[in-house]
Amino acid sequence: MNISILGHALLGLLAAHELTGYELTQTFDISLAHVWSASHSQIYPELAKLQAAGLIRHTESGPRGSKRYAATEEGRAEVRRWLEQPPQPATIRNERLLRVFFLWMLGPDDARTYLRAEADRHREQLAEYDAIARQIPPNADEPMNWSRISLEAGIRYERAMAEWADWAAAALRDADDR
Amino acid sequence: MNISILGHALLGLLAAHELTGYELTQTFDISLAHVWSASHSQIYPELAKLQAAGLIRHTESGPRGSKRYAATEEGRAEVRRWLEQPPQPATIRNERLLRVFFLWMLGPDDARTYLRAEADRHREQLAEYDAIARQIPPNADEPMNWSRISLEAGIRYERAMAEWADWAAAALRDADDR
DNA sequence: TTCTTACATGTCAGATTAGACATGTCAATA
DNA sequence: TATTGACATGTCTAATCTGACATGTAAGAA
Repeated sequence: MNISILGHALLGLLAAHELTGYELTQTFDISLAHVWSASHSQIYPELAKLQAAGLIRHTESGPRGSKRYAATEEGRAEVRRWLEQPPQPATIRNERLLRVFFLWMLGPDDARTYLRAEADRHREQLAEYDAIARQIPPNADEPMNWSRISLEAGIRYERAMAEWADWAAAALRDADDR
Repeated sequence: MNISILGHALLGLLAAHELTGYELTQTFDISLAHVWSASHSQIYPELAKLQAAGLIRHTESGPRGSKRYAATEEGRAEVRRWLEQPPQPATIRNERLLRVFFLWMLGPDDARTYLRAEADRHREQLAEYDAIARQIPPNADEPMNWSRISLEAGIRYERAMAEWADWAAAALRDADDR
């Protein structure tokens, strides 16, 4: 019985609060959207697997057939085990950056347009993250503080990428002038 | 017939140079490793699909049964079409950052250890990118210049993430002191 | 009362992907 | 001459993942 990354994510969320499958789905759509994506069609079967493995347990049933789950002690131990072992080399898939390798196939004007659009997209995301950061109270609970720390990574990422895209567009203009 | 991102990547590479499946595999392992990953078991069937669609053509056969391919004019047009349309929202999967959401489950010392290891990993990657950047000649050809621009994104990303991890470890120490 | 919308859980088919399995060639070294 | 390692292309199975399909509930508005 080996647990996927999604399984560990569910376990980690259920270690902080008791949640339903629906609430977990929302968490992936909102808080975790910029680090891991999962749809309800993956989440429900994974919850069944985790329950069968004794890592989570069904605590209460609510309206509309909703089922609330909590991590068991074994489930928490599994998360800690995951956090303590070094991360495996991950497969990287960044379409937006991949495209940049092939921008030489467009004319300089179209390439610059692409880079400027990239800069804008990164700045928009940065603005969204900033807005979320401002909503987090200073004396939040432990899990919330760690979301703030993760969010800071997103903020710095978007800022760095917006600056990179600006730099690249400028570098292209300079090369074009010469 | 719709072309996957991998298909577009192969098309883009074959628009710059004629390459064999083996050479394409190496390109994904080395130059493209930090933006898109693909193994030979994906690449060979995808080449067959692209050839069937008339987007690449087989140019010459070499030793050991190697087959060299080039992008056709339709193939190049397909890459441009891809570059000109806005990127679809991508599914993000960042295990290393996902883990940070759950570091509250470790003690402060272990959490700090994780963040320091992250900072080290990012600095190691940064050093590798810097070494590659130093090897790129100043007057390289167009595709090479665009690899340099993409590489710069990697450099800035690793630098930003290393600084973030340092910041997070320090923030944790301060919180711990109080 | 009817309608709409959000809530809530599930399954299924098809595509993508990773990793193993399979086979054979060529060059250099021992 | 035998062996090793890099070169080179392919297939197959199992796991993961996306998007569609399916079904029903509860609350609030019209």
